[in-house]
Amino acid sequence: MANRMGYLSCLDTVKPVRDAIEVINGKWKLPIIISVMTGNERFTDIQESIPGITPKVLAKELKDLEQHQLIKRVVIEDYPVRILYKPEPYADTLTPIIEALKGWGLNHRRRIFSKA
Amino acid sequence: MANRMGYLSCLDTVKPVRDAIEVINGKWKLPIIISVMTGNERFTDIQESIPGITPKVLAKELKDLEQHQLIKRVVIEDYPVRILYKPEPYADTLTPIIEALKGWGLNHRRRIFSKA
DNA sequence: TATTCCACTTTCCTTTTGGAAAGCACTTTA
DNA sequence: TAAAGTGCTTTCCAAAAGGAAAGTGGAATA
Repeated sequence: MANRMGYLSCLDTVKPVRDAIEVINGKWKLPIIISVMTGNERFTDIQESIPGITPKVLAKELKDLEQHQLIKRVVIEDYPVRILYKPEPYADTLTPIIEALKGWGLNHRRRIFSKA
Repeated sequence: MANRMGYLSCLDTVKPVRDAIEVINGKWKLPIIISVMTGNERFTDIQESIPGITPKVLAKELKDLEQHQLIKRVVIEDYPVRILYKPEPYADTLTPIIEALKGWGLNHRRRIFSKA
């Protein structure tokens, strides 16, 4: 028997959107990328620029982002050793997503307050 | 003593982005919105249009999306009763986000395959 | 010498998310 | 009459995400 297949296929959009979500999932990845792209380079600075993030979460997310080649961890052999996080060029490709989310978030907040 | 405040503030961007993420968080919300906006109206059709989603998760996410006024649940008093999910106009405002994610996801997949 | 800074790690715990499977009340279809 | 469809809910459970707090080892600072 053939499939029912009564539904409309939306896989052309759903699949790539899911691929993107897999990379930038969670509460923290985009905030971290934004912070690093803004110019924060050191662990403590990144941490302090993002309210509420704990060092454990930050360390884990930084590793994830490095694996996806969105940031790189640079070790400066000095006394003492310094560690810097820099955005990779690939991180720039996320700018349209970040801008779209920022615009939507600003509008959403206005919408919520105008109701209340 | 004054704060260290050595970091660069990125809150102007981080805060609205976080507001947006809070609404569309998780693996499923955007796929469901895409499916409903494509024209899938019935529970089973939405479920079948999104590979891997279970009825439990779909039911819960539909409720969340209804609360955020992104979709509405319409009860048609027929014999038998039919239930339809329709996009609210507010869902349209997510289109730029969806398009940005779709474009990035397509490019990301090409990038991954060209390396391998 | 004591404190602070830096970049984390470790432990413990709670919450959230997700998945598999079954069930249910009803209706339609074969 | 039996099977299948509809729109879910329920139960059980595993994995992932997230948070609080403390610790660590070296180096710089007061």
